[in-house]
Amino acid sequence: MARSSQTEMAVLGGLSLEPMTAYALREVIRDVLGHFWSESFGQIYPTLHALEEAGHVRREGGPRARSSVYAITASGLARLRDLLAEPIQEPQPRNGLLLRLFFGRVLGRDQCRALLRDARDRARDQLGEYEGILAHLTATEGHLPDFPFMRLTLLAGIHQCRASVAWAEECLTELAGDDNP
Amino acid sequence: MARSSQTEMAVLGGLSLEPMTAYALREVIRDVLGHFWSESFGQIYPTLHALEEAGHVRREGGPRARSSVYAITASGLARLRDLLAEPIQEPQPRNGLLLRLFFGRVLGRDQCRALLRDARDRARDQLGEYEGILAHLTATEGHLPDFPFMRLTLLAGIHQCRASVAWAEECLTELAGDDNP
DNA sequence: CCCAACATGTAATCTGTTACATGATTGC
DNA sequence: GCAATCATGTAACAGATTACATGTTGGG
Repeated sequence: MARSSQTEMAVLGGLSLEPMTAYALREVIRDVLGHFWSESFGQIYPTLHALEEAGHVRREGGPRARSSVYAITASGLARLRDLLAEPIQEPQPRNGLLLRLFFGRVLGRDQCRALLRDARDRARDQLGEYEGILAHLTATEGHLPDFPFMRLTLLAGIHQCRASVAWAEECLTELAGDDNP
Repeated sequence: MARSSQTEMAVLGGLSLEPMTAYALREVIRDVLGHFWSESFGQIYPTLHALEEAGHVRREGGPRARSSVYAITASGLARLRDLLAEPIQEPQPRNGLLLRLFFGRVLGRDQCRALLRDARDRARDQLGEYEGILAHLTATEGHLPDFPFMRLTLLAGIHQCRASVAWAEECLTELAGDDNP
């Protein structure tokens, strides 16, 4: 039915927050889930059509209206519960930074250090961003029933960023010295 | 030429460690790079053929031998250096655990706690594994020129695992209480 | 009136995985 | 002799991205 149960999960999940248009759903997935999830544009529309056909979402405003709002149905909520309970599919790891560092002898110490400094700086920036979002969300939406769960995902980002910074610092200390000593 | 420059990088990188057969290369990618990189079987052979045609690897033992050992050439090493210096392609994030937790209100607190305990335990196991590999590698290959760089990737795993454990613990503390309070 | 943002969709393509297919070597 | 491992490859498929294609609405 839907392209993949993964996309289905994200789409139904988004609509479980509140009914919205396909366009708004895409923005929610990009802007709200974006730190740990992504769906490409071309997946969302076909998945919504499939979900509508299966009765898991209801299209409000009719097909001839300029924009249609999708809402999750009772069967859609049940489907979402099933999907969320499915075993987690870990994506194959593909960490370009670690691949480059692993072959650091070929790349050279200087370039490795540059990569590490860059990674550290980006992690630091991201950390600030997460902390800002967390503060903002706590102030504006701290009362919502979904908030405690959204908070967990932000905490994850914060912990991972702190670890990245600490790791990069440690590596930079260890990697001191010349390319050709 | 090669399926993707990413695969090319991993293949040339593997051969930069030492010449080996395609089969051995696959095992190195799976067992040594496995914690941060993956290549599927079906990519390695075509990429090797393309690299051979381009003169970046040399096939030793001839095409009619039962098994052929591939070695990286001077142009291959140059190509690897170029690839390693290319900007890092970050994969689209797809963290199934965080997606499930984000929709934790639908999934239920109990199941969220189960997911977190599981994640914590797996991170702990992995941490032990990384520490074991690091100790072993330090003892047996600590003198190799590639060792300091390999070490960095293990340190990354160790830091990330510790962060995951701490995060999961924090979440479990926060997520105490009943599903329907 | 024009531009940015809203809105919906399709088709081609790329990338990567899995399943299939085959055969040699080596230790038990 | 037989099973496991070493070894090499291809083809079909699945999943996802990108580019294309089109039209509306609202503000400056």
